[in-house]
Amino acid sequence: MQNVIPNLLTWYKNVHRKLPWRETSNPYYIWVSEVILQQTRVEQGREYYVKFVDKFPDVFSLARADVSEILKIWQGLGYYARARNMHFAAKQMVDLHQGNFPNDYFSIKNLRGIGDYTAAAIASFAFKQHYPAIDGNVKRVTARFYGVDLPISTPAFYKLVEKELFLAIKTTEPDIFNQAMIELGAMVCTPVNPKCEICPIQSECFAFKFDKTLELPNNPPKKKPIRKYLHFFYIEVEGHLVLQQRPSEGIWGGLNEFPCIESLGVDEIPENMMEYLGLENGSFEIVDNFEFKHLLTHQTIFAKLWHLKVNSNNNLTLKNWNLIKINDIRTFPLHKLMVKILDKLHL
DNA sequence: AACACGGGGGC
DNA sequence: GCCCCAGTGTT
Repeated sequence: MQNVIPNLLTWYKNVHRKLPWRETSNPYYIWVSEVILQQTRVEQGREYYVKFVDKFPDVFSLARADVSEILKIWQGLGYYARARNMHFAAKQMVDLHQGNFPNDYFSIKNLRGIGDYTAAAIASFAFKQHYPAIDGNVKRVTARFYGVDLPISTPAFYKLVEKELFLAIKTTEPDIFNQAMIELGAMVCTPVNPKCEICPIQSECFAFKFDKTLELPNNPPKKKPIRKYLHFFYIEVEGHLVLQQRPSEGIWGGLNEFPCIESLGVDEIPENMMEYLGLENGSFEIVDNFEFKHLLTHQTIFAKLWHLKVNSNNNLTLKNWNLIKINDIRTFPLHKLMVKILDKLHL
């Protein structure tokens, strides 16, 4: 790699995208951007970054916020544990570092929600430390460049790539090198149809030389999404509705939704509905219902919405629920499936 | 080592 | 449809 590193860095300096978080060396802003960009495309995360640093401009403002405020900013971005973990990490920084951002790789990696990649990114971008930031882009570039055929998700692959990149980054500007590798993977060495003709490190690339860009990286096929059947209950009571907050663990952790029951099929009204909601015979009427499909990476959700009108909420037996004004519902952090329901209901 | 965890965009 | 994205934490 050593021979082509100058080409790589020159290429990056000439053609890289201008992005908001590239204008700063403030570790807090870099951290926010890196967490937002975990498993998230730049164009999807861009506006979220602007909103986030506007609302929470420093460690202290984030540490003293409520999780719900952070989730509201995070709404729609997915992987909501990231928001909760950032809140925890901000409090760690207040408690352990007087609110300062730790300035070495291992202290950074000890913060909640920061793993190998993010620690290396912050340590190199903000503090010029020589740690390779190994994300999906860099794994792909490296697998092709060195001809690493090990399955991309294995520890053996990671260790080999890490070893090579440590040798490479040692002798150069670590921040520019990491940015350049990531940018190369995002813009040139793409998963399909890589633009080898404009690649600055083509001359020493194994995959280009042996025409193996289609075979590398070695990425075993993924599992099919599981199917799930969810029933949501829009419970209307005298101009108000029932909103329930999900537990902090699991999917959509900490977000709000209509009370929900999972069933084995979507066609019938769930047998345990009245028991779950705490409704009695004759105390409610079903005024509407509709079905729709919602796609996630790991789940295909067949959802059904039941619109109920009840005369009183005296007997509701749910956990973590609130009776709220209909007009207030969009002020709560909501997941996308819930937003989809509200849109269909014109709420 | 395998899984859980969202949502979206490119082809 | 399928791929996979500036990954991390848990089991």
